[in-house]
Amino acid sequence: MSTMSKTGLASMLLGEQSPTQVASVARALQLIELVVNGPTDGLSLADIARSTNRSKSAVLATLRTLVDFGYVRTIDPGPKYLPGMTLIRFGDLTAGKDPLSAIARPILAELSEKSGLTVRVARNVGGFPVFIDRVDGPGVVRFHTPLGARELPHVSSAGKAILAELSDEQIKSVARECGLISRTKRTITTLSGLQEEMEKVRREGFATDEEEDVPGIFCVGAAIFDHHGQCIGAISATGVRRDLTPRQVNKLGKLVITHADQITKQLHGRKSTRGAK
Amino acid sequence: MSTMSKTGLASMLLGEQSPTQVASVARALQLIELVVNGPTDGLSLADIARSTNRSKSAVLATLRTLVDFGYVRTIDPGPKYLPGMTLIRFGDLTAGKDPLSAIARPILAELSEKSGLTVRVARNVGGFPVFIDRVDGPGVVRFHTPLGARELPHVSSAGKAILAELSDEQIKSVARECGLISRTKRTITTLSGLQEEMEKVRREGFATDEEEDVPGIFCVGAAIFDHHGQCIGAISATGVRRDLTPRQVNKLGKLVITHADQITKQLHGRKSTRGAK
DNA sequence: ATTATCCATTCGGTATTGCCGAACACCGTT
DNA sequence: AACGGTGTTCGGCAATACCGAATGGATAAT
Repeated sequence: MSTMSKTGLASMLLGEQSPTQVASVARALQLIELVVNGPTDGLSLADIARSTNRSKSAVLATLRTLVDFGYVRTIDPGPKYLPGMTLIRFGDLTAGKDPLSAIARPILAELSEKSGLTVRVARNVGGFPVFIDRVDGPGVVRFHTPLGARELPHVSSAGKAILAELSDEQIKSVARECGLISRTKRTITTLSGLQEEMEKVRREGFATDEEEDVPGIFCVGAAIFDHHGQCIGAISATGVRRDLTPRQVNKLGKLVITHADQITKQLHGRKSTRGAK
Repeated sequence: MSTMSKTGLASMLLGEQSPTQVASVARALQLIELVVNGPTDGLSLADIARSTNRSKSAVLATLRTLVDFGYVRTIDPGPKYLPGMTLIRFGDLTAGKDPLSAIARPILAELSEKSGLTVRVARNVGGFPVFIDRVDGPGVVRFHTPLGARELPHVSSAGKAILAELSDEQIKSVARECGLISRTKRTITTLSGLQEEMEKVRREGFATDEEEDVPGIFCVGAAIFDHHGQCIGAISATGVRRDLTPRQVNKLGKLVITHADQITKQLHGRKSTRGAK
């Protein structure tokens, strides 16, 4: 242990990694993450070398590679390192290539216009919702609605819409995995509460989030299906909480369902009776 | 030469790379590009190994790393490799973190609503426009408007709006770099023609693209400035070509200028008298 | 059925290369 | 003028990223 090699130690500090990764690539990707999450005015080479416990020369070589490919860009003087245009390009390309968001986009725009709300589409990733596209509503209020991140399933309407299509077994499994973390006073934090809610979602055909994730914010969501009847995602409409009557909620729910069904139809999908694997 | 090592050969085939890059990282990034530009239903390991002239084992190790970080995702059976959610996440984060697009976003939405057109904002990258955000118009017609890519400066209204703020020397340099490639019959392909057009842009305060990039499509753009009076980008509105009277074009131009100026103002910028470095 | 052909995956062994550390040059401050 | 802070270049060693062969599984063709 006393004669442990430097890089051996470095790879240990990197945390456990699955079999046969490429260490230098992993380091490079962590470096991208660092820059993306860095301050708006960028990070210096020394900053990065320090916070990654690597030599400046090694970090510089990696950074140069990333800059050449556009994942990172530099601003002078400094130079300071900022996220590059390739990230925007590939992000846009990835969303555009995904059949789900490609088809959903104009339908989201339509729903946003009709409802005046911010509308998003999520993909079902192992029972968790991952939003892949968004159309902001015209309102003055702006939401912090990141794309591409795995969101909590039990506090978002899109998440609930997806969950409601899973088997009881799968719901339990997802609930265990996310821990039913509490976000507000209205968050559902028990498995029995969640299963009750799922019953309601199945009855109504749409899911709601009434200030269960963020105080003052509500959402309404509905599921999307593929040609096997599998739930592959959901859309949701988000707005600031107003005193909606049950009647109004119902109306909005029906509107969201209509648009979700349009997407399902264009995907040549069909709504399944749930429970089927 | 007869005893040239394998990896030595591989790195030669990779094309010349700038001083002290990290070869394995470069290979990984090329791999991302391959997957992003790949078919909608994904690439197999064998596909990738073949088209990169690498061993399957090496490619597999790299892919595993990329999958772990979410840059690539797999679908079974196959497994086939597709672009991952991290690309969407970091693309969205990068655009959201950039002060230009963060400030521009609501103003773009407003302009889109008022004009009924698709509206975009570009950053000035060495005289070339790189679009970093977009708000689609409500129209049925959808444009192919990729983000994050360096676009041609002489065929887009945003590009012209940026060019018009450069010195004659810089304009000549950019023109040489892009070669004034012809895209349609109306494309400006001569330096003198471009400089004449720049005069017009400066007189009017906005730039136009009347079917110079894509037949049937027109754009109107205006520049954005930082606190040094430097042009850091531009916005543009794009629509299908209608028979606009000069009067209507002028009205749309004024509208675009107004919104560009709003962005400049919120950036604490000031419009420069051009020519200043 | 049985072969044949594709695929993904595992595993050593080797030399490539990615890494470090030291030395340099370059600002700003002190 | 001497410092602490940059970014940068350059050897040299050892870790490691790579290849190729071998395995097992799946599907298609005989």
